[in-house]
Amino acid sequence: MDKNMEAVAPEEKKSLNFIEQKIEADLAEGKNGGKVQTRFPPEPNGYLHIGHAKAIALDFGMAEKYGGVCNLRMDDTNPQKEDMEYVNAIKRDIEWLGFKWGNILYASDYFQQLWDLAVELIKRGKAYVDEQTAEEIAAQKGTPTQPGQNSPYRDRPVEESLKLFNEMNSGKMEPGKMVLRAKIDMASDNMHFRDPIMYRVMNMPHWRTGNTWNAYPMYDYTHGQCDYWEGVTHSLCTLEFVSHRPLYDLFVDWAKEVAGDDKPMDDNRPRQTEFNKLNLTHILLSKRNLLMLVNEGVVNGWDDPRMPTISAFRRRGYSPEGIKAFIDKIGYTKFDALNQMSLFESAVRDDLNKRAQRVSAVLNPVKLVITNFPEDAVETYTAINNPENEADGTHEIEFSRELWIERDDFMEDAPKKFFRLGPGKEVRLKNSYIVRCPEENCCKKDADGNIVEIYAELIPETKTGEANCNMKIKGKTIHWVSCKHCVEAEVRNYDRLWMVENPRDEVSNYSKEQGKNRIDIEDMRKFINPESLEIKKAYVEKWCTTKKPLDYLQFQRIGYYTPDYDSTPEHLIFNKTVGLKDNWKK
RNA sequence: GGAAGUAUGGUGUAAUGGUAGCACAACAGAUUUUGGUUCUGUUUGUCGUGGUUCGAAUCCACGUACUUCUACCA
Repeated sequence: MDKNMEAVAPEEKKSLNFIEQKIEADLAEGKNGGKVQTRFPPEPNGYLHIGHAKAIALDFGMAEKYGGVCNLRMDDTNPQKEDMEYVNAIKRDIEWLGFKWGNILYASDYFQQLWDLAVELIKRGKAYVDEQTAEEIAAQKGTPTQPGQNSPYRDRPVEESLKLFNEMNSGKMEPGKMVLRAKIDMASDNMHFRDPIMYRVMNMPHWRTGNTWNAYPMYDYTHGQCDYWEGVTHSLCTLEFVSHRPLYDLFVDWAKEVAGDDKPMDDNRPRQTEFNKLNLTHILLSKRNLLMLVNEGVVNGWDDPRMPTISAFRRRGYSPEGIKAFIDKIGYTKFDALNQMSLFESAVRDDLNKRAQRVSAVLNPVKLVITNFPEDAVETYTAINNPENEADGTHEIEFSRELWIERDDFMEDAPKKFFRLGPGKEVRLKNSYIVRCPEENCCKKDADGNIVEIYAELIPETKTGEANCNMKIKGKTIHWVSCKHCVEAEVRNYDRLWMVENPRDEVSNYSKEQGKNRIDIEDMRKFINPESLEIKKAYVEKWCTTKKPLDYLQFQRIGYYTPDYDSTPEHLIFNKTVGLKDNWKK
């Protein structure tokens, strides 16, 4: 009678990560009215990459899990770097990953509010206009181990600051001439508290607000207040912002005070929580360095399948589900981890195995002649599209006397554990006959000794359902395409772009050794794999011409592939997503 | 010389004072008309030294190592 109880699988308990624990604790305490709201705040100055995907999965994931919204908020406080083009790319990438935002907002929506708050802070003696140069301010700032010094302008009259602040935005003030700073503590251990800059003069139109503003707010002065005004409860960001948190909290406190928010200081406010950035072996995520790869033509654009951008991953044939499964596996902690590419690939393969339709493609062809099959005969077989998913159906393939098989599937002098073709050896041709090579004269060679043709005889009645179909042989099953019925295709095989495990550190260390203070393209070339792209001609079965870009395919026994954007039925192009796991060693 | 954060097998991550578990990787075997998938098994770990406790990966102290912080970037 206990058997029934055992049969019920226990609900798999997944432990909560530290952020989920914190959210649940906040919820239990009734903070922010028991609500969860998040935001994903990209700066629209470049393409999203796999590191952003980790943040996206958390920001949107937490809102979804706890019944709140996640807004998409463009962090557009620096008109010098940002552009509309990126906004669209960012939206497309998030949608492709399968997330939905509540509203699309912009930091620039808050420019007026931020300005008004700044004016009020000046009036309250919490901010002042500093007329020193950037160099002077930097020199005064001190170092982490030495306190800074107060600016001579720190205690200037409120009216003076107010007047100058207005001039900063007039369009007539020379950029760099003056800045608005918060009056906090020049001796603080936290460098961000040493009178941080709130506003700088740029005299530059903003792609959204036009010529309305000439002075623009800084990130630190912007982020917390936007979160607060928007109703964000949990502001999730990466670990390098830990030391910004006290400043984030301070500006939120000030905004609450000025707003006359009578809720207690520790309630009705956003809380910043930091998690570890994604870091993967053999990839590099620095935006500046990726830009260099594009500009120097090391790769063919931001969505070159060797790039770590979301758009490149899409083009390469990784699935959103596979990417998300990987992110789920690595988790969110406070440890500066370096994740292995093998974990990513295993997550992707696991997903693709369920989705990809199986086709035959021969990448390194050599001709196999079935000597006892008539010249002009053709047989048609039914091939299963995906053994992992019966609903995917079947398609037809054709067989004839001359076939292309992989060069690797034949060896004259084979090691003991080689279970493919060779003198006197038998293999199963996938979906077709078992064939046997003769002991003697099993292949023809050219003058240089290269094999140009292999000969084999089919063994009758060995096809599916026939009398000898269950015949046991030592050989494996190999794939093939019929010479007369296949089509030619361009195949782009990608290998890792970086030859070292941790290009982030290796490139930067090398650059320093060269006495440079900035990484340049030559530093990077030192570690770039010169053979990261291999373009080759291949023979694929005809059914492949029906496949659309980004369809998930498996070239049987080789790997996962997807048609490129530029692929057409007349000129097929396939990108390699990832190889199949290969357990065969010599 | 300061401050903040972090430390669990090769890698990543659980265990929230009470049996150190999971995944990837590696290795071995079974199944297989993909050397894929699936299944089974094996190997490998709490940074160090003290302390508190019946009991410590977990709490405390002191070390050590790594990360971050000195942009008019975000």
